[in-house]
Amino acid sequence: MNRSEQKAATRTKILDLAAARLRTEGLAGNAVHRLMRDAGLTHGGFYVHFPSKEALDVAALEWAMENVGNTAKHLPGSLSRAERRKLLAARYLARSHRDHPETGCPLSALVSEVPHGGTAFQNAYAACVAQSLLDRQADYGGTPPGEDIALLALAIGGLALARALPDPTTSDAVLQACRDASAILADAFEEQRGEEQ
Amino acid sequence: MNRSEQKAATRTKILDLAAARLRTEGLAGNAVHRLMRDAGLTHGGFYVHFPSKEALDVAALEWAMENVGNTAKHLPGSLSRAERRKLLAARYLARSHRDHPETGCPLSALVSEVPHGGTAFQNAYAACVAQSLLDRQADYGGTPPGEDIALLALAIGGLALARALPDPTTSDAVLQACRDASAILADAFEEQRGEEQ
DNA sequence: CATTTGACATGATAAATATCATATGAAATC
DNA sequence: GATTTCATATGATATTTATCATGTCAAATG
Repeated sequence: MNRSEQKAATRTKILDLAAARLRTEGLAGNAVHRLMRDAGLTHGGFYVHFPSKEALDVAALEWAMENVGNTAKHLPGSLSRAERRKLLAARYLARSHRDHPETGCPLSALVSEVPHGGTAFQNAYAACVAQSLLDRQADYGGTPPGEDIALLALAIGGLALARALPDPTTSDAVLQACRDASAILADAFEEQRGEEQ
Repeated sequence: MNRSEQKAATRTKILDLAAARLRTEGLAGNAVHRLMRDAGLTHGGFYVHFPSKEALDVAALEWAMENVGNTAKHLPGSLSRAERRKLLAARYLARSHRDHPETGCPLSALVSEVPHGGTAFQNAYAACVAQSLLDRQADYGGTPPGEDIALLALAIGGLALARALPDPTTSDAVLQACRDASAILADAFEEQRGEEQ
């Protein structure tokens, strides 16, 4: 492994850790000293890879977004729009997703913390939201974007709320209620469109 | 003003500030030194009023919750359930609410940060959610709680998402989309109930 | 009026924070 | 093989953090 490969590997190791911490502990989770120590390095070397803490936050957010499993991209292609939306909601609002923020969608893990980040971080988050909406609309051009916006807000809100509730029964009920509501909405959107024509 | 009144007044001044900061800057916003300085006091006196930082977080959350304006409690009484729900969503997902987190609902301001708080804070948050659901169901007994859970999650998610987006146009679109979806859901819930009978 | 109490201030401690100057040692280059 | 480069380490600085021991002064109490 030559030097640039080595550097890239180290950077990746840092980013993997940082992206996980960002989702489990938020912006405060990525203290430089602790992050580097737990990556098997020392704090001084940090600035070889990132010019500042905020640059790390941005990079970790983008890294997290690129590495979420189960995104809208990995879906069977032969679904009706409503079925596709229901499936997305079911996956997003799943217990397995709730219980593993470290590998999950950063949008829900960070929603209410975004306003406390710097401008660069806010812009990066906004770009992730835009990308997520684009992915959701794939191959169904012409749909009013408000429909997917609302479904995304419900998914993000439902997952974040479920994670905020320590009682498992209540938390499960939140996931269930939001999956149900997503299905109702997905159908209602189609009906609405039918009436308009 | 005697001594206990004076103490209570000071405590209230601290709590007012802390409750506002908690909503605008999150858990990290209430550094003891800065909080006390900005309340016109010095840091040492803090422990006369609160045993610890986390006790403050809990007290500030409860204080914030008690002092939100425009809650479900302040609504005209003669509304159908669906109309009531639409009105609640319209108020919650309003630009004025988005633009003033310092006086707004702490549930949306803190959703994604709750898991980073201590156990006491998480429990306090859960109690606030439960209370909020109770308020929403007032006088319409017998409704499946899932309906209000979903509407609350959509409201929280929509408002938090709108606050996370720096572009005003996009942010407005999120609020609009979530208000619309809330209205559709509120009507769909009634229809659904009609069919069941 | 003397004494006590208690709300708040002063100042200290210990830990954690971001950042950077400099050192080191191994890989890359000549 | 000598020299340069650069990824990482060491160690330092300045700031911020929560917490507490102790001091002070005004109000309450006898």
